[in-house]
Parts: sequence; C-alpha cells; structure tokens
Amino acid sequence: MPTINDVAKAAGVSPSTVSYVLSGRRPISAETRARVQAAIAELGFHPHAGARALASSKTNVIALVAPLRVDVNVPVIMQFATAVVTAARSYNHDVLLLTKDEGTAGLERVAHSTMVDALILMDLERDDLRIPALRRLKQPSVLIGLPQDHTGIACVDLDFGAAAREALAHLAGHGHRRIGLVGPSPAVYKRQTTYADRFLTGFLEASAELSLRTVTHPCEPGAEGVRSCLADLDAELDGLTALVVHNEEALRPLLDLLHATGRRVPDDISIVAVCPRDVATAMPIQLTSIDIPAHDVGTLAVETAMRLLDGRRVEYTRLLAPSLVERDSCREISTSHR
Amino acid sequence: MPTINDVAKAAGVSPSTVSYVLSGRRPISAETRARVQAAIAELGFHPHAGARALASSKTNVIALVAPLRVDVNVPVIMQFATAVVTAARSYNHDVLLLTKDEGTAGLERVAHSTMVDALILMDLERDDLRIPALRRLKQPSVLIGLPQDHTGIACVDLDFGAAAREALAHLAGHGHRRIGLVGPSPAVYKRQTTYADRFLTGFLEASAELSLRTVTHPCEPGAEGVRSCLADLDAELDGLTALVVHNEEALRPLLDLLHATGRRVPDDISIVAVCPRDVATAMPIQLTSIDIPAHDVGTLAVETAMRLLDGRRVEYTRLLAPSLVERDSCREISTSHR
DNA sequence: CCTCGTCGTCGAAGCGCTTCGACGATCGGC
DNA sequence: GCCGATCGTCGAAGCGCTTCGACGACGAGG
Repeated sequence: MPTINDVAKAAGVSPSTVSYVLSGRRPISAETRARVQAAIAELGFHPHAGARALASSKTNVIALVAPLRVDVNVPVIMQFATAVVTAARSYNHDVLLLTKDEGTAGLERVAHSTMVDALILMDLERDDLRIPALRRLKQPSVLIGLPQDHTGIACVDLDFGAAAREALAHLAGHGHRRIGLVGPSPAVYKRQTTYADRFLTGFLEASAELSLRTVTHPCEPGAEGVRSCLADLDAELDGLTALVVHNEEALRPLLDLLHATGRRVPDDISIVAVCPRDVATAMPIQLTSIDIPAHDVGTLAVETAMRLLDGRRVEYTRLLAPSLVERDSCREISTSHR
Repeated sequence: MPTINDVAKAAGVSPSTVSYVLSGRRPISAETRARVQAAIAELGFHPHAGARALASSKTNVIALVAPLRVDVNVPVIMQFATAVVTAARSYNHDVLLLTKDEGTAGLERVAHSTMVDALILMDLERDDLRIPALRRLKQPSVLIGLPQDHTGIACVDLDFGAAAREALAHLAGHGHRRIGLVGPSPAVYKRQTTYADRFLTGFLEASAELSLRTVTHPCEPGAEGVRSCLADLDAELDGLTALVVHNEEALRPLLDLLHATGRRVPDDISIVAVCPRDVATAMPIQLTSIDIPAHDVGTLAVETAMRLLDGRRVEYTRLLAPSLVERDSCREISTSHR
C-alpha cells in the first residue's frame, strides 16, 4: 500500500503538498496538482483512514443504530437504512451499523473510541434511556422519531398527527361520518414509541374538529387480533363506513376478513392505510394510503447530521408533512347514507 | 477524552504498560494491572480507534456488503445482517455497512483505505465481477452464496440442492408421486444468483432418483404470476398432489388461489415451502417448510472471517444442511390415490 | 555463589496523515 | 520602482497508540 510519502516522492513534492492537493485547503498550482494527481492514480494511493482520523479528528463515518430484532416493520427499517447509507455516501461518509440492543454502552463505545463523527438512531422510545447518554457525547446525533424530552437533539420524523388529520379529512370529504381506527398492536404502545400516540392524538383532535363519530382500538397481530379488533369497533359504533388502518401487518388479514364477511371495499367500507407505498399497492385492492416516507426521513437525517458536523444551524424538530395518495379503497358516500 | 498517557500517569506507569494491560501481550503483575484498570475506569478511557488502527494495522471492523434495494427478500437480508452484526460484536468487531451498488469500487475504497479487516458479501451472482477484485485485496473475504468460480475465497450458504432433495424425499415418503415446483421469479434466474439453479438441479436429480413425475416453473410476482404458474403446472402434469414452493412472495397468493379454487391444503394438495421459519408460520395454514437459516449462515460467515483473520484454516465451501420442519401443509396420501 | 532465564516494566520509534508556521516568489497599488 | 499582500510550497510537529529492544530484579540450577 503506497503512502502519502510515496506519492510525494513520485510527484517530486513534499507530503504536505499532496495533502493539500487532496483536501484543497491551500492553493496549489495547476501544474503541481496535475503531477500529484497523476502520481496518486499511478500508485493507486488511498489515504489510510486510521491515520487520517488520528490526524484530523474526523472519521467520515456515521453510526446508524437500528432495531435489528426480526420485527414487524422490517421493510420500513430497511428503507431507512438504505436511505441513510446512500445519503451518507453522497457526503463521502460511510455507515457503521449498530444494533439497538447494544444500548447506551454501544453508543458510548463507538463515540468515545472516536469511530464515528455523528450518530443516527431509530426506534426511539418515549423516555429513551439513550438520550441522556447522547447528550454527553461530543458527537452530534440525529433521531428518527420523536421522544419526549429531546431538547438539544435533532429529530426527524413523519408528522403522524398531521397524517391522522389528513386521513380523517379525506374520509370526511368523501362524506364519511362514522369511522374506526385500527391502531397498532398494544405491544407498540407498550414499547412507548411515540408515533402511535401522536397518530392517535391527531386522530381524536381531527375527529372532534370535524364532528365525526369515531372509535379507536389497538389491534393484536394475526387474524384473530384483527377479527376481535374489528368486532370491538363494530360493537362500539355501528354503521361504520370507513376505517383508518395504522397497522401494517393488520392490513392483509383485515382485507381477508372483510372479504370473508362480505363487506366490500370500497363499496361497503372505505379504507385509508398508513404504510409504505409498496405495501399499499401490494394488496389485492390498491389502498388509498398515507405514505411512510422512510427514504425522505433517512436522507433528511443524514443531511441534518452533516449540517451539525460543519456547524451549520439546524431545525431541531423536523416533522415531514404527510401525503395521501388516492387509490381504490375509498369511495364517496351517497348522501342517503350520511 | 483521556489518552493512554493520562491513564499511565494516573496509574503511575508508562504508556506501554497500559497498552500491555489492555492487550495482554506481555505479563503484567496483578497489582499493576489492578491500578491501571482502576485508572482506566476512573477516567473513562477508551482507546482511539484510529490511532489503534494506525499503530496495529487492525481496525476491528468488518465490511458487510448488502443488497439494499427494496427487494422481495428484505426479511431474509435483515436476518443476515442481524446475525452478522451480532456475531461480529461477539468477536469484538464492528460492522461497516456497504450497499451492493457501490460495486467493485466500494470494496476497493474501504479495503485500500484500511477501514476494515475483512469483508462479507451477500447476494453474489454467478459470474460476479467483484470476485476478481476481492482476490486482489489484502483483506480476506467471505461470501454468502456460491458463485461459479470462487477459488480461494470462502463461501457459506444453505445447501439448496440438498434442500430440494429433502423436500422431494419428504413428499415421496408421504406417498406423493406427482409434484410441481413453483420456482423463483424469472428475474431471479436472470440475476444469476446461483441458489435458484442449485435448487432446481437438486430437484431434478431427486425427481429422477425417486422416479417421480415432476414439473417445474418459475413464477412471476403477484397474484397473476401465481395463477399462471399454477395453470402451467397443472397443464403440464395432471393429478398434482403436491407442490414445492421455492418462492417466498408467491406463498401468500398461492394459498389464496388454492383456497379460492377449492383445493384444500393439505387435503387436496400438499405443500413444502422453502422460506424462513417465521414466514412459514405466519401463513393461514402452518406450512411444512425447509428453513433458510439466515442466522446460522450469517454467524458462520463471521466465524469464518475471524478464522481467516487469525490465520487459521477454513473450509472454503461450507454448505449448511437443510432441515425440514413438519407442520400442517403435508399429508400422507392414501394408497388409492397413488 | 554465580549464571542464566524469566518476569515486569520502561523508553523510544514509528504507523500515515494533517496542519501550522515559515519562506521565497510574484504581483498589484501608488 | 518599492512595499506589502498573496500565492505556492516545504518542513516539522504531533495526533494516540502498539511494539520492539533493553534492562533491572529475582528465582532456580549447577
């Protein structure tokens, strides 16, 4: 492996000149630069990352802390990860992958040993124990999610409150007045990931504002969970004409169940789902849905980290506006049904 | 951030002694060791990764090159990644996540700049262009998959040939004689990932050995693909009593289709699936399946990399034996049907 | 009782890079 | 035509660690 000294000799300059050619931090004559670049290319020189990190205190690596349990939301997590890696590369950074279950210790390990310049975490809980630890690190962090007290730490997420409002507004605009919410599983609420609450709050607010009759229920996984959730919703409010589904894994069994019980979508019942685009379109009926913009969120998280790294200002809470895409699962309700 | 010098002063020893306490490469008296460790704990010392890498030429990081397109096989990829990260941590290594689409250049970048000690790649194609590049690197690599010419590079994978044989043997053992294979999508064959061929070859061999009547077909994604695949199978061989399904995403629509057309599983038709355990059990009917042991493969890949790193011998081709788990989708065929 | 080997520790060199200060050369302004 | 600023380059220091050789001290073997 050639070093910067080899390059310097080959180009007939000093090592520092090579360094300045590489970093552009000082003016170098076109002629010298060309000679140096030729030498670099010829020798196949790549600067030693460790040496660089040591001398410059920058690693050009960011940590991504992902929940790698084999979970329900695997596809979404993958999308986040993909977006983060891709975006990081576009800023000439690499990504070190950590699992959530290394917890606080893992964060401190990579931060203290200067393996990374910044951290991006996903799947934050309401009172996430990692947050105080994060504050103590010298590296900046960006959260994908919105825990309770995130003062001083940048957060990026979909605006789930607005998403709920948009879902209801859409249905109300189509004449629906009696609407049920199929929520995430109780486990999600228990895990205290705040998006569930934010969605629910938005849902209830919009329901009140629009004077709707609504009813909400969490939904256990599996066909049985869906069955009982729907039964509960029906029991608590009859004449439901629409469902908002904030539970990816419930979608499929829900559609099966509706089909089996002869309730046609959208003729008898309309549905707005909150899920990634591809899930909405992979269903037997194309679902009108509010996208979970994992790609945008991941990219934005990286951008934010980069701004933080070069000392630019950032907004500490960025909630992306939801966007509803109409497909085939909602229909205008005739006035007679209202 | 305290340095090794701070620790040395606090403990009243020289920096090299601290280093030897950390690495254990030279004997240190119990007393000194205790003093040093106390100083380390008190100061919260973590060795600087870059400095370490520079001085020792070891980074304690391995690269994981994953196909991060939003693909069909997302859950399996996640399982590989999880296993690799977890296993790597157990060897005190971290994982740098690269995307497959950085291609050869990405590999060379991280290898030449000494960011990683070893590489693990997944989703290898038959004549993968990255393989010659890998051979030129000074870091060892381990492949998850089995490309054509992998001389000198360690490979780890499920033995898909044996998996096919096991599936057929199981069905034959239950009296089935006319069996169809629902294969991966044509895109998979086109992509030249060899597992599809290995499975198919094993299937045909076993079919011959067991004197079965079999028919095989790739299966396009989506309900329509499944419908036409099944139609083709039925057309080419009537009286099918069993299906081997080597296509995760086809499972769901296939079961729907069979249900809709009144063919009961397993009463009218038996099924053996090749898919991760959790997919098999998430279906409306628990599927007898051959597991894709992503966790084991990932762990083994890391182990192999570690052996390579400390110069121990490894088997250059490790194909894990498949294991079939009986669930509810196969039944003994009565002799009258044979 | 002397020697040799081992144990425990130290000091110094060096890993490959960045960056600061210095310095000659060049150039524009008056 | 002279002075100060700017440009382009160099040398050296130093980032924090590992590792090699050296060296007392000490115990065992003859």
